[in-house]
Amino acid sequence: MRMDQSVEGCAYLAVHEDVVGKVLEQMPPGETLYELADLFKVFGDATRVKILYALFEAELCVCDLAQLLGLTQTAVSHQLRVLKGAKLVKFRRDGKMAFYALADEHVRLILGQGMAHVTEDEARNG
Amino acid sequence: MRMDQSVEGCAYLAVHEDVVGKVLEQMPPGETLYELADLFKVFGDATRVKILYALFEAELCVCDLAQLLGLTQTAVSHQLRVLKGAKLVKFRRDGKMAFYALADEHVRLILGQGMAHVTEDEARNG
DNA sequence: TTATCATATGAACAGATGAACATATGATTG
DNA sequence: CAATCATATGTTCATCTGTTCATATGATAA
Repeated sequence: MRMDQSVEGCAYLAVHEDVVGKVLEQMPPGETLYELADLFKVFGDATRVKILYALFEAELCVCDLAQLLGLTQTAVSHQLRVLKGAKLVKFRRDGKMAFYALADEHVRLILGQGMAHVTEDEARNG
Repeated sequence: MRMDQSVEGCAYLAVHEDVVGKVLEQMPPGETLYELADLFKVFGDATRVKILYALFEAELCVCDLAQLLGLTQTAVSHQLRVLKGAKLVKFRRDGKMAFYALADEHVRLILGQGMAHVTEDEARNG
């Protein structure tokens, strides 16, 4: 059976009102979804991912990171600021230098899950 | 006086050559890191996060998604293409309609970890 | 103090990106 | 067949983003 075809969308929706309602109930609030997207946005840059993976093993200063990754000090500093803003890294100051490290286990877990997804795709498709 | 912004770097590196070496050994290849960043980039958009969370509960057609999230059909379709390209959603066609669902458990796990990070921050900071 | 080092910041430019509009494709119905 | 529906795609455009250059800040050493 078919419902009215309003200008607002397809006729199918009405048939699945229950499913749609259930989905709406389970959806996190819009603001939370924005924050979640902002978090992943921080992971979504090769330079920042490199920095995070470099910090997987040990804390490093800005200059070490720059040399290690073949980046300028400025670029690293800018990205560290972003990472710090997202609470993905913590830092301590020691004299002239600033040492950065991963903030917590979430960062490792998120990177690990992402890596699993990427490498599984590679294993499947060549 | 202009600072040296090349990768030549600070004097500190030599002191920690062992650490740097260890980090370099553990680093995934550059291409993998780019793929990882590209994966997270897909998660890093509010519209796509909304779509993924809507698909947490049930598979939905494009039109349902559009109405559910208050988006145009075009916008949803474009983003679904991106999600499909990253293998985050799978789809099946049924007549005129295309039903989309989350591709695998990785997607749920990544979203879950991200959500945990976001909500923990909120719990800590108000 | 001055000089130098490590890092951070501000401005500007190039490239990426998401949304809207119009249109195309592919399936179903009459 | 033509008409309609659900979805997909191409183009344009405004905005966002990352890098570089120039400079500032803050700490240390001479």
